[in-house]
Amino acid sequence: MTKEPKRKSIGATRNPASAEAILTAAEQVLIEKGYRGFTIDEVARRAKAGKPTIYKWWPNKAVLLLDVYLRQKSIIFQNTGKFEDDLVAFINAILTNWRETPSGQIFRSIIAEAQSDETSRAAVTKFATDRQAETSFLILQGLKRGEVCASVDPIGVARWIGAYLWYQLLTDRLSLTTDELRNDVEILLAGLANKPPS
Amino acid sequence: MTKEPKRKSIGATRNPASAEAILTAAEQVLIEKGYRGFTIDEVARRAKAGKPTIYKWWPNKAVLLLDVYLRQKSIIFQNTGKFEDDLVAFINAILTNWRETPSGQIFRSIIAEAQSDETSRAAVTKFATDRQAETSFLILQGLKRGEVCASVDPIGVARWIGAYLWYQLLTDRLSLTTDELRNDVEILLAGLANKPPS
Amino acid sequence: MTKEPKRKSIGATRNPASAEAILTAAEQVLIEKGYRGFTIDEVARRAKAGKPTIYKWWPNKAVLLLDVYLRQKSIIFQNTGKFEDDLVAFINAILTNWRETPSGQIFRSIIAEAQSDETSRAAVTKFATDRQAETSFLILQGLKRGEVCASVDPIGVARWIGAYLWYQLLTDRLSLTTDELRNDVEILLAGLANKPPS
Amino acid sequence: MTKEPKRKSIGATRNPASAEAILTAAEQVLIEKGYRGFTIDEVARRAKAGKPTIYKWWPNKAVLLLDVYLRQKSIIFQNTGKFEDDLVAFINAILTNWRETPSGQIFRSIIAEAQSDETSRAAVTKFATDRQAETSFLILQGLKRGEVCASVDPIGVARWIGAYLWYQLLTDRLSLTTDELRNDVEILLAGLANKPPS
DNA sequence: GGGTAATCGAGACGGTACGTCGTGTCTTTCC
DNA sequence: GGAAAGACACGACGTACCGTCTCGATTACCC
Repeated sequence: MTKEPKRKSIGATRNPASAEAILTAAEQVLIEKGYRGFTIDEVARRAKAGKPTIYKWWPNKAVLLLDVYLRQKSIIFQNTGKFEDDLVAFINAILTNWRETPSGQIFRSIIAEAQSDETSRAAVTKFATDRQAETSFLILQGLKRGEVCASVDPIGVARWIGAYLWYQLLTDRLSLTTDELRNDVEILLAGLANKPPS
Repeated sequence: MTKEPKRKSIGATRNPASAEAILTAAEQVLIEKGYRGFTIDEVARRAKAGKPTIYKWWPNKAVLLLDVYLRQKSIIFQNTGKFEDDLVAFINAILTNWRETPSGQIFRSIIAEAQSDETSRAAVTKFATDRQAETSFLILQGLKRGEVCASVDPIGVARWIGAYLWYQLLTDRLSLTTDELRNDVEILLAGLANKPPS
Repeated sequence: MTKEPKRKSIGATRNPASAEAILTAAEQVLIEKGYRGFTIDEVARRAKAGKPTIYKWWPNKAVLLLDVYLRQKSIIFQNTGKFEDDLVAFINAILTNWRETPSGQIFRSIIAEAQSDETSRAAVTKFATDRQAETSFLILQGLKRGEVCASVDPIGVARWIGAYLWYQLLTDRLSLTTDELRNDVEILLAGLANKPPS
Repeated sequence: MTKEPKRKSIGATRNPASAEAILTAAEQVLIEKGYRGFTIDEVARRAKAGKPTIYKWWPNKAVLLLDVYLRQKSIIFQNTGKFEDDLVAFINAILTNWRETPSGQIFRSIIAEAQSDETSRAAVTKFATDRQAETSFLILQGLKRGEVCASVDPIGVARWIGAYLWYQLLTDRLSLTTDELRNDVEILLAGLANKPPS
C-alpha cells in the first residue's frame, strides 16, 4: 500500500486537490447516506478536509449540492427527425439518468434544501429557468420542422416538461416503461380538448 | 392575567385538547420560523406539550406536517359549465390558497421533508395519488359534458396538473396573472402538435 | 399454557396480591438491571401494575427498596463459644449473603438512593442504628464470656463493624478469603497500640 | 453591566477556561441543588458550555464529581508527636471538612453515583485505595515512633479508618464532639480483646 | 530572498435539536 | 373506594451537527 501523502496547504491560493476531494466526498456521502446523512461534518471527514475549508468555498449546503450536481454529465439532445420521438427520448434520458446515477438523489436533495432557504430557492429557480431555455430548443426544432403548432409558446411548454420531470422525481416515479411515458407525452401533444370533427 | 389551568391527562385516552394544541402550535411555528425552525422541540414548547406526546401520535415530522396541511380548508370544485374555466379556476384557487395562506409554506415543507426519508416520501406520494383521483373528477366532468376528448386518461391528466402545481410552488411562481395561467392551461388543452387543417 | 387471569381490583381494599407482585417484580428488576434500570415504570410493567398503585403504597423509591431488602432472609447469629470465631462468622455470613444473593445489590442501591434524599437518609440511618443494636448483642455475648474487655462500648464497636461491612460492600470487596477477613478482624481485636511488655 | 465576551474555542486544543467554568458550575449546582439536581444539562447551562464539551472530557458523571471533589483543598497531616492525637486530628479534619464545606455533599454524591455504574465504581474504588495508601503514611509515622504495634498491617488499618469515615458521612454523623471521636478511636487503638493482666 | 498573507488540516467550542426514557399526576373504567 | 391502564407535562439523557474560532504548518507572492 502506497503511503498516501497528507494533503496540505499549497500556500496562499486555493488548493484544487482539496476542492476536488470535497466534491467527490460530497457526492459519495450523498449516494451512500442520502440527504439525511449529508452533513458537512461527514463530508469533511470523508474528504480529510477541515470544515472551515468547506464553508469558505461553499457557504450554503445548497451551493455545494448544486456544484456536485453540475459535475454530473449532462443530457445530449436527440434528433431522430420525429418530434415526438425526440421528446420521449429526451425525457427518458433524464429519467434514466436520475434513476441509474446519483444525479436523481442529488437533485432531489437540492430541491429539498431549496425549500428551507430563500436564496437557495432563488438559485434553484434560476437553474430551472436556464434548463427550460435549453429544453425549448427541442421545441423550436420541432417547430422548425413544422411538427409543432406555431402558436405555441416554447418556454411555456418547456415549463410543463420541467414540471413533469420534477414531479416524477419527487414522487418516486422514475421507473416508467417507454409505453407509459409515451402515453403521458401523448396527452401533452394531442391536448385534452375534444376536437370536433371538421 | 388569568391563571391558565395546566392541561393534564384526561385518563387513559387521548386528549383531544393536546392534539389540537400541538397542531395549532405546529402551524404557527411553520409560519413564523419556516421549515428550518420547525423543530419538535419548538412545537412542544409552543404547545406546552411533552415531546413524547408528539412522537407518540406523529412518528414522523412529515406525518405531522401532513396533518397540519389537512387542517387547512380545502378547495371546492367549480362548475361554471365550461371545462376550461373550471380548470383555470381550480388551479387558480390552489395557487391562490398556497400564496395567501400558510398552506403553501406548509406543503413546500412537506415535499422537502419527504425527500429525506423513504417512508415520508411514500406517505406524500400516496397523498399526491389521492389528490390526483380527486382532480380526475374535474376531468370526468368535462368528459361527460363532451368537452374533453374521450380517449384521454383522466388520471394521466391529473398527474400533469399535479406536476404543474408542484412546480409552480417549488419554483416560487404562485403569483401568476389569470392570463398567464390561462395561457399555460391552453397548452395542455390544445396540445403541442400541429393539427393539419383537414 | 394456562390462561393467566388478569389481576383486578378486589374492591375498596388493598390487594395483597398486587403488593406481592410489585415487591417481587422490584426485586427481579433490581437483580437483572441493577439500580440504574430500577425504575418505577419497569417495576409496574413487570408487575402488571399501574404506576399510581405503586406510588400509593410506596411514596419513595427508597421505601420500596427497603421493603424489598427486608423481604430477604436475615442473618442468624452464631455461637461457637469463641468470640473471634463468632465475629468472623457473623461478618462472613453477611458478606457472603451480599455476594451471593441479590441482597448486596439491593442494599447498595438503598445506600445510593439515600444520599439524594434527606428523609430516605434518615430512614437508612435509623435502619443502620437498629442493626448496630443487634450487632452489639454479639459483643455483649463476648463480654459476658469475658472475652471482650469490659471497658469497651458495645454500640461503638458495632458501629466500627457496620462501617467495615458497608465499606466492603461499597468498594466491591465482598470476596475476601476467610484469612483476609480474619486478619482484618484481628486488627480490631488486638488494637493498633503497641503494648509494652509488662 | 459589562458585556461579558463569549467564551470561544481557542483552536484545536482544550480550552482551560471552559474546563474551569464547568468544574465551578458543577460545584455550584451540587451545592445549591444537591445530587438530585446535579444534571449535565444544568451544569452546561450554568457554565455556558455545550453539553458535548462536558461529555467529551468527563464521560461519566462520577468522573466529573471526582474532579470537582479533587479541586477542594486537601487535608494536611498533623504531627503532634503523639500518634493518637495525630489520628484524631486527621479524622477530625476530614469530618470537619465534610461538614463545613461542600466536600461532604460532593463525596456523598460520588459514592451514590458509583453504585449505579460498574466503571464509576471502579474509579471510586481506585480513589479509595489511593487514599488508603496516603492514610497509611500516618500509621507508618506512628510505627516509626514505636507507638504502633509492629505486627500491624498499615493498609489494613487505613481501610478501617476509611470505612469509619465513609460510614460517618453516609449516616449523617459528621458532627461528633472531639470526645466522641476520641472514644471511637480509642477502640481501634486498644482493641476489643480482653488482655489478661500479665 | 525574506517577510507577509492566505490557505490548509485539525479539532475544540457554544449551541440546538434529536428521539428516548423516566417521573409523578391525572382520569376513566372496571371491580 | 381500590386497582388496572395508560395518557400527559416535564425535563434529563447522551449523540449528532451546525457554524465559528484558533492553532501551527505550509507555501506563494511582493517588496
